[in-house]
Amino acid sequence: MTTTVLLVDDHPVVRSGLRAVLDTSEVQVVGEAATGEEAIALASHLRPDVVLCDLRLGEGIDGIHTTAALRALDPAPAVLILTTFDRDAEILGAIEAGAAGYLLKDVAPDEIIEGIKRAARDDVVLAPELAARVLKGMRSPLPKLTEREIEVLQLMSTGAANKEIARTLFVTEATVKSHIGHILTKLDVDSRSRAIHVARETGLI
Amino acid sequence: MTTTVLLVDDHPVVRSGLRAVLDTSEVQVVGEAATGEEAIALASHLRPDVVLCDLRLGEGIDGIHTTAALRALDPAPAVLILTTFDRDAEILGAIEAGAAGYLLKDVAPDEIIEGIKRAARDDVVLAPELAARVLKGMRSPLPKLTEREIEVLQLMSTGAANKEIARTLFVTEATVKSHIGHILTKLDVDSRSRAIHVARETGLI
DNA sequence: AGGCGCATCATCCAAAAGGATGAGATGCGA
DNA sequence: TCGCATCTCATCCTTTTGGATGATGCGCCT
Repeated sequence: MTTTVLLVDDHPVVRSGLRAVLDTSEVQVVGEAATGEEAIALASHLRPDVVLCDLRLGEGIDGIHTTAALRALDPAPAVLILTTFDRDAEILGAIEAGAAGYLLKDVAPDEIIEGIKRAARDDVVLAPELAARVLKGMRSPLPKLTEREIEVLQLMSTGAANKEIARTLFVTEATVKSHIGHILTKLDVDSRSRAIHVARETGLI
Repeated sequence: MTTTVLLVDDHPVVRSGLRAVLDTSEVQVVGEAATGEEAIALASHLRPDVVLCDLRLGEGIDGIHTTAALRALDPAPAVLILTTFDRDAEILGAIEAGAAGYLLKDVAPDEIIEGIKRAARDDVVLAPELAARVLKGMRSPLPKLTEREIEVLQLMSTGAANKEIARTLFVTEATVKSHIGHILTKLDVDSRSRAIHVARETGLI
């Protein structure tokens, strides 16, 4: 039996490409969406077996939230993430949100078709170069920062000094330093620039 | 008369998409390349009117260098950059390298076709949301950093402390501080994290 | 009620970063 | 040859950051 799939990507060109690739296979494209919102609406009445979803979706909600919403549908489609980027936190996030797998956009067309079929069978699909990283990520989970700490970290990453952060958040500099101290400890670094670097690297911000 | 075009993108899916889109128009796709090297080789004997080129090309040389090499061919194809990103320095770089224009991947298929035709006529093609930025970039040109300064800036951006940078570059910390002083002055900032931030923002690194 | 995480603020100290200034060496182009 | 940019290094001084430690108040869960 054929597998039905809904394409979700904010780039028309990529959607066309996927459609062209999939048209040569038994996989049947039943719809296209450019945003997460659209994807959820379409999936709920098209009921595809698989949703092939980009992580970055322009203005609206991102791929992870879209995934979570799609998995909450009944019946829930398998969600296969297809994206250009391979940031650790996003892979983890997508899988936690219920994605069946994660493919990089530079894979061969055959692998995409194969991935969709496997996702339809509820298999887990992971690009080999990602699998190792995911497992590693599991072994040393990212330390959890509190909301406030993330907020501070984000301001730090724009180059803000402690004084500026304090003014922005309406707290004293002492508080900011306290937060930053915790951030540095949790990230196991000893300078704000390195904190910014690992945060960027791990997709924390 | 029909316009011939060579597609350059490291993602098979995107190439398929472009091909699908362009097949509906008078534009004729005469070839596809996945890397810059391949693009240059193919262009030199296929002699397309236009090369439609992604900026990020995976492992090999990037879109800007590819553009420069393509423009050095005789006859030189018009080069149209098509990419996801809109970092200032890259736009400027591409145009300096001789690109006829710059389109974002989320534009409608029609605009891509239109862009190719205009590029073939040696028109300049710029996504409207970029044009303003390019002009602005022209008005306040990025301060020029020396090679050494860029090197230091890159190390800074990984979170390296002055001592580490000094060790890496085999110079004293005094020298590093001197370079950083110049970097901060040129970028008109007063902290390394802000320097890193503006450098990232402007595509300097 | 008691414990716990979190956010808030404080003080003290040490290390790192930043600013000002100057100076020697090299290499390149006018 | 002279000037200019670049890279190198140094000293002195101020500001910023980071580390340690502790305290208060709040909401939440048991």
